[in-house]
Amino acid sequence: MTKLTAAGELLTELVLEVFRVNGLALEAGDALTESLGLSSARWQVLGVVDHEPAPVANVARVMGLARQSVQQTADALERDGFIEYRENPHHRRAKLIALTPRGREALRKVEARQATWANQLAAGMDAKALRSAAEGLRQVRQRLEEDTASDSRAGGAR
Amino acid sequence: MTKLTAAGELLTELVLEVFRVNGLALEAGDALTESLGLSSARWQVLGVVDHEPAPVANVARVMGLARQSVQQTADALERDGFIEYRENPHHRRAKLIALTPRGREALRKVEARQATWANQLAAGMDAKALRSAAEGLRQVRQRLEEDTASDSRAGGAR
DNA sequence: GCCATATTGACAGGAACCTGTCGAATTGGC
DNA sequence: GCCAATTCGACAGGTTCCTGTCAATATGGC
Repeated sequence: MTKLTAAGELLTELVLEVFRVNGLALEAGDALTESLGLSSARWQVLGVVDHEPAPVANVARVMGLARQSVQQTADALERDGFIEYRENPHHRRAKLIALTPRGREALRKVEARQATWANQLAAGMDAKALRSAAEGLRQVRQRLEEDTASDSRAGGAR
Repeated sequence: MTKLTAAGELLTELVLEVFRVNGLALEAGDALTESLGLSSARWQVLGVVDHEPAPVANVARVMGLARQSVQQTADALERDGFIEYRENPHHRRAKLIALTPRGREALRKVEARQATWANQLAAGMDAKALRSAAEGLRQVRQRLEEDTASDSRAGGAR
């Protein structure tokens, strides 16, 4: 029977903590966006195309999601008038996601709310703890990214 | 326009990092469990009832999920023979989720794989960084839990 | 013991992610 | 310039989460 080493135990605990914080943060994001007709997922898409319009596939790569997941979210955003699809000079088929005035306004409001929320929450916290937590997570993420990359090269964990 | 303070900026970055690691960890969990007919969600349910059988609603509270999410997962686990519903001496309606021999065997195999995975991944990492990351996340989680608790008392962010 | 209240599983339906497959458009080797 | 390989959006279908509603069951005040 394979047993966890001390370091393995630490990593396992860290991942469980990540799951809990992820759930709570998503919940907070949905609460922040709900009354504007958005959600955490929609907000993220708007944020990516704020700087400049981009096709669905590009947004998906930036977000680390499947192309089709972003496609669905973007189609919903278009139906609700937050974005529009523009002609792409470099690609006839891959239209660009661009914010409408309504989308831009909603994004600005969400960002203001998020700033208030983050400032309040962070006010009572130790800056050093926040910094080192982010640093540790970056380390974990790099290892995970190498890991999944080598998996896909080798054909998975079967 | 509300702007992010330095601490707010740190918290925001940390949360974004949590999202990325969460996605990668879920992916790794699914890869670990897939060939056994499980998934990250199913694994978690089996893990909770391993120590002792419990009704769906209890499992949901422990996992921080909605009752009905666990209900669906548990029903699927029963269909596939990993768990069975047992009579509950304390409650006629709330039957107990209990591992079948097949479920117990699958859980043991997943845990062995997870140990190998975590040990390998943690081997190259700084133990102090892992510890302080977990500690920082615990701090964030506590603040988030207070926050959502006060939200529900006050009636949300509308 | 009785009855309002809370909790439970069943059922219905929606959101956000996934995968696989398809034809159209683009790109790169030659 | 041609043609194979890649990338793109459309479409179909599945999983895991959510919410809301209902009837059955417990629970607690009195």
